[in-house]
Amino acid sequence: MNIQFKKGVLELCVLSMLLERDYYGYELVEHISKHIDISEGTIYPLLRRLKTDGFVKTYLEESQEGPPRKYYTITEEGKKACDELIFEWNHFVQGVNTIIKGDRHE
Amino acid sequence: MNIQFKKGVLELCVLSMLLERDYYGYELVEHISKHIDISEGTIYPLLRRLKTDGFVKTYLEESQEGPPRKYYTITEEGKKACDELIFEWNHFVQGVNTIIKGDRHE
DNA sequence: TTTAGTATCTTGCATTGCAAGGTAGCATAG
DNA sequence: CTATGCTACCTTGCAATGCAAGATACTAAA
Repeated sequence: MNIQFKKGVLELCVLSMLLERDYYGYELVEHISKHIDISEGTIYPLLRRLKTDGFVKTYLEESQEGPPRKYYTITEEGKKACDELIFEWNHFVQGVNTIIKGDRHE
Repeated sequence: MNIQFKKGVLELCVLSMLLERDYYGYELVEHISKHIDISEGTIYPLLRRLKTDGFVKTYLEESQEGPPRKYYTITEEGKKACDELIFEWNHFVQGVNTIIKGDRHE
C-alpha cells in the first residue's frame, strides 16, 4: 500500500469512527487495519495530536484482558473538524478522479 | 485544501495525464490546478523524481512565448507504475469510504 | 518460567508538498 | 531604453505525518 496516500486521511478515519461511539487506541488500529494498513506507531501520536487540538477527550477504563484502556471521545470541535474533513475529502477525490480519467474538457 | 491529502497522489495525476499526451511542467501545473491546488515548487521536484525513477523521459522544444519548454514523455515503466497507482488509489478510496461511512458490519 | 495476546507509549527516519526566492526569454507600454 | 508582466524553468529549507523498531506492563495459558 502506498504510504503517502494515507497522509491526513487517517485523522479523518479516526474522527469519523469516534462519531459513532468511543474507541480505545488499540481497537481503532484493529478496525482501521481491516481496510487500510496501519501500525500502532502511527495511531498513538495521531491520537495525541487530536487531543492537543481539542478534537477528542480521553478517559481510562480497566480491562480483564490486559492493561487499562484509554478511551477517546469526540468533542463538538472534533465533530466540526470531521464534517469539514469529510467535505474536503469528497471534493478532493472527485478532483483527482477527474484528472486521472482524462476528463479535461479540451 | 488539506495539503496532506495530496501526498503521493500528484505523482498519479501527472503520470495519468502523460498517458494521454506529452506535457511540459508549467502546463501540468496549469491543468492540475483547475481541480487541485498545486504550486510550481511541488511539480518540478516531482518531475525530477519521476525521471530519476525512469518513469518519464524529457526533451526540449523552443517556444515563441518565452523560454524553451521541457516536455515529459511517459515510459513503459511509467505506464506500469501508473496502472498500479490507479489500482491502489481506487482500492484506497474504497477502504476510506467504507470506514467513514460507518459500514463496519458489526 | 516462558510465551503469547492485549494495550500503552517513544524515538528517529523517510517522504513529499510548499513558500519563497532566483534566472531568463519575450512582448508591450511608457 | 526601461519597466512591467507573462511565460517557463529551477532550488533551498521547512513542516507534516506515517512507520519501523523498540520499551513497558498486565493477564493467562503452556
